[in-house]
Amino acid sequence: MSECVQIERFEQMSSPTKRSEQKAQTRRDILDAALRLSAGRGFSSVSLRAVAKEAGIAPNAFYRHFKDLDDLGMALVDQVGLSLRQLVRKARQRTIEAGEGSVVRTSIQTFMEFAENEADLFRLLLGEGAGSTPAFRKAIHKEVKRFTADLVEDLKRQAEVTKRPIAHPELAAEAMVTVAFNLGAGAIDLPREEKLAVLERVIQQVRIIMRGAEAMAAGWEP
Amino acid sequence: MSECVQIERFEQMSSPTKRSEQKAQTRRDILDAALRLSAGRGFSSVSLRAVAKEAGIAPNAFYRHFKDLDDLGMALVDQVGLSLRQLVRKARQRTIEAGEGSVVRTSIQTFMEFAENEADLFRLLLGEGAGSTPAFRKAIHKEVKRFTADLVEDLKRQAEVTKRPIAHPELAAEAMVTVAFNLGAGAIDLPREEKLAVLERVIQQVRIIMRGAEAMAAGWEP
DNA sequence: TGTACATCAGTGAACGCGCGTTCACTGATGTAC
DNA sequence: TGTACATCAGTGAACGCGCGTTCACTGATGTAC
Repeated sequence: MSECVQIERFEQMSSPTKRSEQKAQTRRDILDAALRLSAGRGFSSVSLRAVAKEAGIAPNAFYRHFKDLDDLGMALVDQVGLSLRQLVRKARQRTIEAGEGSVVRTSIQTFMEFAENEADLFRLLLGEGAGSTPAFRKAIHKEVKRFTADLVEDLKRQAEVTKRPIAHPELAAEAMVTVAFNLGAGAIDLPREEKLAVLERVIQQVRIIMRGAEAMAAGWEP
Repeated sequence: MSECVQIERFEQMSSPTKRSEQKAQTRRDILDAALRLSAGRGFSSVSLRAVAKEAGIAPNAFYRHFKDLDDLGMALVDQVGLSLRQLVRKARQRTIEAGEGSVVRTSIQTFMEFAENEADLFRLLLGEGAGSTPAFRKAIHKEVKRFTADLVEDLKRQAEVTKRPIAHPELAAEAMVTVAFNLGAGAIDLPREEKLAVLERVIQQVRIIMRGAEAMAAGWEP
């Protein structure tokens, strides 16, 4: 991702020099600074000058480490994604090997813990609300909630009509809306055929959720 | 949402004047302009001056209609959310009344159609990738996909171990990750107890998905 | 209806500010002999 | 080991630019008499 490859190559050949160590440290300083600043209003609203100031270097020294802000963003996402995946993977493995406890619960718990403890990292990985005001984000959230409330009513009505009761209609609805919104979002920029493929996938996923809620209401277990 | 309430009050009392009509038109011009500009790099990267230019007014005339950019954002989300909900609500009602076809399919289909035809509106409502570069968004997407791939492997392994086969492990995994990421994101800024409540909800939702995939594999139907 | 005054949506110029990026530079570190 | 030269991470000053916001204003529209 970064442009500066020469040093790394050199490091492979001989032991790292004092200079290259110093450079690597500054690079880490920049990444940390960017992460800290992203916590506020998202990575996309972070400026090169602000990062440089936070990292304790002159603005133009930034270019010794990254091509531009986008390049820095890539490196940051790489780093964060790796940490999260390693963390959850380990936790799942531990549960499986121990042979006790729910893998699902452990995974989500670890995931949520990561989200809690490393909120900056997590928010960055989501890219959610990047650059938007809290108030603006809240407004969006409210709309989605309204949308979900509508779906809940529909689910309940449908259950009565078809005599197929469903468990946790609110939770099921929320899951359906979340899946639809997010995968739908990713489909926006795809060509027509791929968009149809996404549509089919989302339908199938919502059916899975529906079936699960019905199975629970019926007391079915595998 | 808007600050300018006097005119609306006046309109209630007597017929709208030429002036208030003109003002309402300019307001609509501003909203349209903001929407058009949001299509590019998200609403949060839109500037007041750019909106004014696009709307064909002087920058400072903006203040006759909105307090600031946030105020404009609120009005925009209001408008967009309303359209989407009305659209899907109608489509669902039509299906229910007709008594034929899947409500789920119709809802999602309508939803996806909206996302396709009104991509600008939809993107704005999501707030997704607001202000971030396409490349940056793509990088984030890639990380999420990797994360999902890990989960798929775990699901398959678990199915073998427990002798509980699951249908569509890829789809189920994607749905689970989507739910976890998004509701987890919303939980970040909540106080501790509420965060725990969200954790329980997400666990329950993932269990619904799990049960649904298992029920499908077992050929169970309500 | 006609006139005199009030309202107020929109204007044009100006402000100070932080931005990304450039340039020639410095001086510690590293390399070759 | 000691010296002479090369490298290059980081500096400080400067640039032009678009930003949000302010101010005093204009002139069409609306209101009161």
